[in-house]
Amino acid sequence: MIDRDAIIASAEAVLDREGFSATGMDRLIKAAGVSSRTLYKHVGGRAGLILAALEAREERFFAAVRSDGVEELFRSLAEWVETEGAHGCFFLRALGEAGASDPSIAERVRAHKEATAGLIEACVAKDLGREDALLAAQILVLLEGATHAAVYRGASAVEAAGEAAATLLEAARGGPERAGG
Amino acid sequence: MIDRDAIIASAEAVLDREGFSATGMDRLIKAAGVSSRTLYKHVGGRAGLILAALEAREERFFAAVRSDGVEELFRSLAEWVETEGAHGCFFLRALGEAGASDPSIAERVRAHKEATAGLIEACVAKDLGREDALLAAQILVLLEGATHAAVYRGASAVEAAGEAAATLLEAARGGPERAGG
DNA sequence: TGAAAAGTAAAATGATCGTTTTACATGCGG
DNA sequence: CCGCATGTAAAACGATCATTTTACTTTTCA
Repeated sequence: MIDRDAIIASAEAVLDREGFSATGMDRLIKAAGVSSRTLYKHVGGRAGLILAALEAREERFFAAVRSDGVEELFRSLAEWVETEGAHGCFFLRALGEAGASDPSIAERVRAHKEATAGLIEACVAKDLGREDALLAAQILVLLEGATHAAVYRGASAVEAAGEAAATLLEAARGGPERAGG
Repeated sequence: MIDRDAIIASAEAVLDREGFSATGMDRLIKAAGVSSRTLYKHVGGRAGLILAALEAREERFFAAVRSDGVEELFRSLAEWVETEGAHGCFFLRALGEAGASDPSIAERVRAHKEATAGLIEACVAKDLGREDALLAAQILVLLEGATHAAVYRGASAVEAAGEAAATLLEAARGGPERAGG
């Protein structure tokens, strides 16, 4: 009995490394190590495989990053980048390369970005002892920037993002004196 | 006499709006409003057209953003996003969708990211009265993050990035007391 | 004015790609 | 041990796509 999850996991890896539109079915079939007949029987087709790969990535990513603080979040992201490499946000790439023709992909991406925003809000709340939507929005930009700057600057971009986040956090702690009272 | 620049400008717009791999030659030909024969005579082929579109974007982008300060930079970026929309970095998308098979595209992208880093260093130096490579690296992450978060959060992501940059700048001004100094 | 240059429309070409089908092998439960 | 689930290998199919070519018209300018 062939493992559907293994097919999907290999697709997730290849799509991330080589891109969505650049990767044909024959490449995904070869990577899965099964016949085309079997792969189509298990995932339906290209659209189903991509959607399943997005779901697999969602699970794997949220299992890998920590949500118990902003510093911890960026440290775990740096580790992710070092082991997985950086090719830009898997979900935004899916949206741009395959999401135009497939609304269910667009919906997956939207859900991922919403979940990510929630993760960051939780980290900020943990560190600050209160919610801070504006700071969370800024740190979301840092996370998104780290993900994409890491494509050409590697893990050091994630480190820079983590340091920036620490500075913003410090300012938010000591700094209602800066604006508005 | 048909304007080569007009062909390229229309390609830049369509590729940005609809993506590289999702956009076929017939779409680019229709957008240019010329015959396929004429377009091929002017730009050589798909690879030449994409490369020319990248060059056009480089020129247009650096003409649109200000380099006389970090706040000015993010304000002009917000205006860009409001008039042009946000689809992620045009260059990183080109790299992911067309750069694997074309080294000259990869080189263009590298040059763009280098120029962007220089732009940010200049803004930081102007505001700070001195160079600060670490701060510039953090603001680069903010710029990259603004570009990509704007895909799903619009111009407000750029505003958040600008505010974060201002906080980092303030900390860098008042803050050698924070570490090491 | 007349010929070369430059343009259009549309068919043809050849390659690639997602998907299906054909023909056959294997292993497992009743 | 029969029969069906499940698998492989590979050909076939139809669609799409980049590019070229054919046939013809318009523009330009010496």
